[in-house]
Amino acid sequence: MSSESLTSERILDTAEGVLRRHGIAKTTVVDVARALGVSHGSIYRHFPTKVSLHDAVAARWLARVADPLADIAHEDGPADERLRRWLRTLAEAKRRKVLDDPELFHTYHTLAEQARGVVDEHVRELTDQLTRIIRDGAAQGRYRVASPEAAARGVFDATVRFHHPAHSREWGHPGVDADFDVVVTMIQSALAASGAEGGERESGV
Amino acid sequence: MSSESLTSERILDTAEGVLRRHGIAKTTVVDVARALGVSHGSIYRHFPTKVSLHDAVAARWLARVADPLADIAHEDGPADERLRRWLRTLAEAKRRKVLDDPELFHTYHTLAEQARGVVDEHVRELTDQLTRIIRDGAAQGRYRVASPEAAARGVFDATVRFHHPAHSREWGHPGVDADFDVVVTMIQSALAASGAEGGERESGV
DNA sequence: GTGCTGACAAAAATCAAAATCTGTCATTTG
DNA sequence: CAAATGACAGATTTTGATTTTTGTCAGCAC
Repeated sequence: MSSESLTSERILDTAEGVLRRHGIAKTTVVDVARALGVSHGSIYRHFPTKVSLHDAVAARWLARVADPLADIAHEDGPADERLRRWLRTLAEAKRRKVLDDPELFHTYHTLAEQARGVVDEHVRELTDQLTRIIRDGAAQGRYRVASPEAAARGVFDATVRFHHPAHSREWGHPGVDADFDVVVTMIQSALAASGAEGGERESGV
Repeated sequence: MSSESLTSERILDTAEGVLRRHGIAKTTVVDVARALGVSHGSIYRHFPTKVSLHDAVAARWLARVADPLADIAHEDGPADERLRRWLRTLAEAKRRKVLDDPELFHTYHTLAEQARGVVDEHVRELTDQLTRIIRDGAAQGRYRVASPEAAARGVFDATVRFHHPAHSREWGHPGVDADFDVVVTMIQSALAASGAEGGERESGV
């Protein structure tokens, strides 16, 4: 128990386990300390408040979502295939999480809800990845966009129903896969065609 | 007070007012009855449960959103202009509601949250309107889509961040207008170009 | 001295008793 | 007799007293 020294990492590992078992509402700092075999005062040496501990747990959870996506963003295959795969991987990861363990997903969702700053950073990271893919697509001559950053944000926004936890209730419904495909195909179509960002050249007449 | 006879309409009008003033949590059937100057038993003559009363209020609220949109859907101008205006009207209506009276908006959101069936019907109505516009666009030769229904659903989904209450917190942020324009432009672009629905003809490659 | 403890005050959560509300229905009213 | 009432049982919410938790910090231990 007291063999290893008490690090932030170790606290986070344990906190995650306790959170997983008890849910967010019933987890206290004292619980986490007890699970570690230390006094709760020690935890405040590593995290100034309980909320900051929650934020850190949320950040790790979000990182586990973002990491596999980063790989896709940094490959150098055809951008359109990577974009589709990136979006599907994101949606699929989220979907699996809810369907596998709704309880735990709800815990993390609540956690993330409160950790506004952490989520903002996460979204920035994801849109940066999208920007990279779209920029690659432009370099490859597959996409034609005025602003890759704006287009990336647009892609992220347009797919919000398939990755934002607020819509998780619908992810189990029968039609979602088809809905997802429609939206992704629209996105591909838009990026491949004229400017995906408010340039002067309006599509259609 | 007791001059008019007690109709469902009159109950709904009053319920809406009480809800507006007290919020959903603090509004009881007794409150509504008191505001009407009748006994609460009378209300159960028109609505079987408190929930059904809530549903009816939610339905009226949603109808007030859908009605102006129906006008746009039934015009016969150029579809792309109507689509853009339809989407902006929807987003703008929602946005005004939150910014004007967040308290009241929250009340209605909670109401709608619970009135699942009512919301489903509302969404069906809206996507039907979109289908009509897109079908018109196809007839006008402006849009090329394999399935107007699927495309309509795609358009609705892709703009979810701008009209779904779960995202209302962001509607006050500075960048949203630009974000909205990007997404709408992408949509126009996709509809104007190749099939907006999973046909065999993939965009790109 | 660095890292941890545990007692403490203030804040928040819990619990059970009391009050209120929902939904029913036999009775009253017009 | 159609429409409304109000007393009632069971469910839910409120209230306020009690317990638990958070976050601090003086001091202990290594």
